[in-house]
Amino acid sequence: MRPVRVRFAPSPTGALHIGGVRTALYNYLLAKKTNGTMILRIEDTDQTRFVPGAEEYIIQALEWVGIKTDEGVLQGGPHAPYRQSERKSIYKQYAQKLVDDGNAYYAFDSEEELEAMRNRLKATGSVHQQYSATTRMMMDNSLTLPESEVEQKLKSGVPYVIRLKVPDSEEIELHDLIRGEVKVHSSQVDDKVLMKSDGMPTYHLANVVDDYLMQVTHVIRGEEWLPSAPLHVLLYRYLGWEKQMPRFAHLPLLLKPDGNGKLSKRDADQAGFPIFPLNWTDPKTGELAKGFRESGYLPDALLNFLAFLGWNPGTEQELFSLHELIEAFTVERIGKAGARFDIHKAQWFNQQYIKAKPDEELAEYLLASLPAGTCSPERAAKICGVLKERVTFTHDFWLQGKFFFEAPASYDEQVISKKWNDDAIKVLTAFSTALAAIPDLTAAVAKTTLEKVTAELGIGTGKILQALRVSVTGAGSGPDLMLSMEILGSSEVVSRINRALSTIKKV
RNA sequence: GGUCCGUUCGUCUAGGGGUUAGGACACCAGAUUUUCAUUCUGGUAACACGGGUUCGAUUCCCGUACGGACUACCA
Repeated sequence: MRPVRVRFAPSPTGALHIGGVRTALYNYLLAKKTNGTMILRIEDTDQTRFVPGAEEYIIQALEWVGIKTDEGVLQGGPHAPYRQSERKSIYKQYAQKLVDDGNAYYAFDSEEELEAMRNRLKATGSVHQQYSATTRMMMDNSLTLPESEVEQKLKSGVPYVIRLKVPDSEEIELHDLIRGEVKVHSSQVDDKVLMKSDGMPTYHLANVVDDYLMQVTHVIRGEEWLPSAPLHVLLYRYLGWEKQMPRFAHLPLLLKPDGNGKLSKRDADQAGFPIFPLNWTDPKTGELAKGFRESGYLPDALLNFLAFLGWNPGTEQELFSLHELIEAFTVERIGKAGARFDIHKAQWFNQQYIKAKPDEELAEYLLASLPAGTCSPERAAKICGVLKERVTFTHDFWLQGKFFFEAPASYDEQVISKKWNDDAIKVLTAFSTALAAIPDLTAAVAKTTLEKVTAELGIGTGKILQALRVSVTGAGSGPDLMLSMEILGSSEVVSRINRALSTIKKV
């Protein structure tokens, strides 16, 4: 058995889509599980679609979620370069070999001629309008033109492409790790362009050549590649690499949350959830797309969620650390059907992960929302501790814990209209006075003090608790009030109560 | 249109010739929390349809429907 080598090979045409992250994750899991190698290769053969910053984005995104590559564009390796645009000459020689062996040919047809051919075929009611075994003899190529003319065109710099000569009647079979045997008749495969007129290879050629040269053992990629997989098989065969052909695993697609179709940025925007791991500003439009990170998701929660979209361990465990994921992962347990993207589940995972994280780590998220130096890490950790059971996103620590830093600017009107009465005012006044004598306030002391006050006044504690909360936090609900007061400190609580007492009108 | 791939609760899925078809999310209800959230308990809810094969099919086979991907000198 060859050592496992997998690759994640995105195109730098924009931000890395969440589906791409999942593909990278499955590759990574297999690599780690087998002590294999994960390669990051950049497929930038389409110069017209190149987007500046996209490669950097992909690298940062992978880093954020915690998918580490072993070899590739970042750290180099024995098969460098890992950017396909820098491997141009390599592809050229293999394309040449295919031509020399009679498995590929030069084609000189212009765009207009191709268009005309398609229209012609459409008009005659032909099912396929492809450049294929049935049409190639009607076109301008090295199969139809006399050798001298071909040579002359080549020499004089007439633009050309190299096309694969697909056999006209042959059953092409391939074994997919997820789907089993897949058979496609060669008549359904067209004479795909291998080398473009700009001298760059197309995906098909570059992909096969690189996977072979980089000794890739498993090609784990999206299902959208399944239809062209037979073409790739042909390429391996013609290049004489059939024995080294990697195993294929075509992943089910990530689908829109409602309705059908591939998950797209539009759907995410519409439903109001992120689709990119990190914030992404489109350099063309300047439009900002919010990332999972910036939306308050934890990377390990996102990965756990993603892992379960199309894969499951067969047990009832759902919470998996990355390490556990590696242990449990097998390609065999990847499902066949597309998975709808349900952001609710992602939120649930996030909540679980936040709850499980130590307060000190959580504190960093809170601190990030605060001006530097406003709050000690210890205090932030304490605040996160009282908040973490009730938080879904990392920014909720700030949203829900704001009152720890700012005295209420307004008071919940509903609570006031219902609970701000004479009894409440009596208790709060007495409680404030009592607290003033207790500089080191703890939750327990706050509780006994309050109980003492209410007992003396003969008023039920429960009746005024809401009023107390509103005077201290401004809100009608929130984390444990006694603990909150402990964190706030005695003098702050006293001043807030007094301020409420003087500001809020009696009902 | 053609080719290929797919189809178990609303969603992610387990299961697999004989099961009360299991779990999770979401949803609903109750309990806890003198708040809300959390938590706990319970509940609603699924084998797309039609033919075979079989003593028996949700499970195997075929077809239909539906969905998806692909059908570029994009990946």
